[in-house]
Amino acid sequence: MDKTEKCEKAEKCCDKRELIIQAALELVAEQGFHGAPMAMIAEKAGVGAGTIYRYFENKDDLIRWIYKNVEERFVEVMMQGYPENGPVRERLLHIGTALVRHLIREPLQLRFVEQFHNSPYGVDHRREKIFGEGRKDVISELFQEALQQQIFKPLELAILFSLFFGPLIDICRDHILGFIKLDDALIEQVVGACWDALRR
Amino acid sequence: MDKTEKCEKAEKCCDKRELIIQAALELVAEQGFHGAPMAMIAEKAGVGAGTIYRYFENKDDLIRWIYKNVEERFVEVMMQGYPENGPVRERLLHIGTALVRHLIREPLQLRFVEQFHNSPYGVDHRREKIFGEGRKDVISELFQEALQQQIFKPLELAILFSLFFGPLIDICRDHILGFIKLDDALIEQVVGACWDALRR
DNA sequence: CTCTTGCGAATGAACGGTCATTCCAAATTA
DNA sequence: TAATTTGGAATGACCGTTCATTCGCAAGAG
Repeated sequence: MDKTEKCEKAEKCCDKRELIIQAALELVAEQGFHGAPMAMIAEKAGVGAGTIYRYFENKDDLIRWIYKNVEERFVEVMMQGYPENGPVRERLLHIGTALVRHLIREPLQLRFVEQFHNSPYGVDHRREKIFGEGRKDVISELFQEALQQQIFKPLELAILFSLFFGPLIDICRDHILGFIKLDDALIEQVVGACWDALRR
Repeated sequence: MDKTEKCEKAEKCCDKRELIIQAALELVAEQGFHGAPMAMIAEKAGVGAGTIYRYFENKDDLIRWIYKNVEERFVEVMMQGYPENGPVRERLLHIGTALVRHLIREPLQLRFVEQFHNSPYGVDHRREKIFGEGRKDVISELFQEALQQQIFKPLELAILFSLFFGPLIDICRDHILGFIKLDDALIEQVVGACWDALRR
């Protein structure tokens, strides 16, 4: 009895936070920020409305925390099995297909970040991402390398990103909404098309 | 006096409507739907809050009406100087550059449709656009033609649209937000890159 | 072991503010 | 004057956040 109770308590403690996060993620993804009032998040998570404020300072804090985590997941996924020493093309195609596969496997995550990007948060976030102390992540470095090797058209990073990631995210949304039906072959075709847009 | 008054009345009548539309367009574009309450729209338009409801059934009606008009403007602009009998590539490049040039000239219109697309309205609208009785507009026909002539990669229309228009809209947003600086030469480069994505 | 006590976690009704929409008195027009 | 349009206060619904209260459990007392 003792141990069981302790376990339950420990779990409950962590669980509450997770339950809130999951509920908020789902509601925002499915209904947008308007359709995700704190009361509804609390109900869906099975906790009291006030309880959320024991774990998060306010709604913004909750939302930003979820976004940060989801974005980290994206990077993790793109880096899984990343052919570090392969040619640029292989590395980029890996990133593209890994991202698309992840996004259609986790539709809620995609819908959430889309909601986030198209909100007051979004602009600030993008601004910091573009101007914030010269990009040190693996993906930016890959693009820089391709530019130096004159593999890519000589365009700014922001434009190259739009050419590559823009359509990929669009087709994931269309897939999730049931407008198109992606399979592995089709994903490779589209990622290849995005590569063609970048290639000199 | 009679004529003047009549003119004034006629103008006033149309003017009020136009003022409301312009105010709503600006507020939604700049602040999103959250930042555009009816009271603020009324104030910006210089009319009473209730007056709006003499011209529009409700907020949805107002928003949809604006969207429809803005979208029509887009099509108009893309069709201006459209090289009806030119090769597919020339026609598509015309559409792309005309669209981009218009969007960065009318930032409010772009921001408005982006807000619209990322809202409950957006999904319904896109669904109807994709499934709604096989596309009869000039642009869809152009894409169909390119498919038949095996100029394009054999992909669904929705995907081809994403490959071409997705990045163009992205770069317009980045330009408007001051993240990049588009000029005519750069626009042509990017439109060309989007063409490369489509080309077999 | 039983009972009491103390305390942090959890709760949800209540608050202040904002929103879309309504409604009617006042203004304008005919 | 009669009819129509206008303005903006009033309305009611809803939201994020708060806070007085309750709850559950572990430690201490007997």
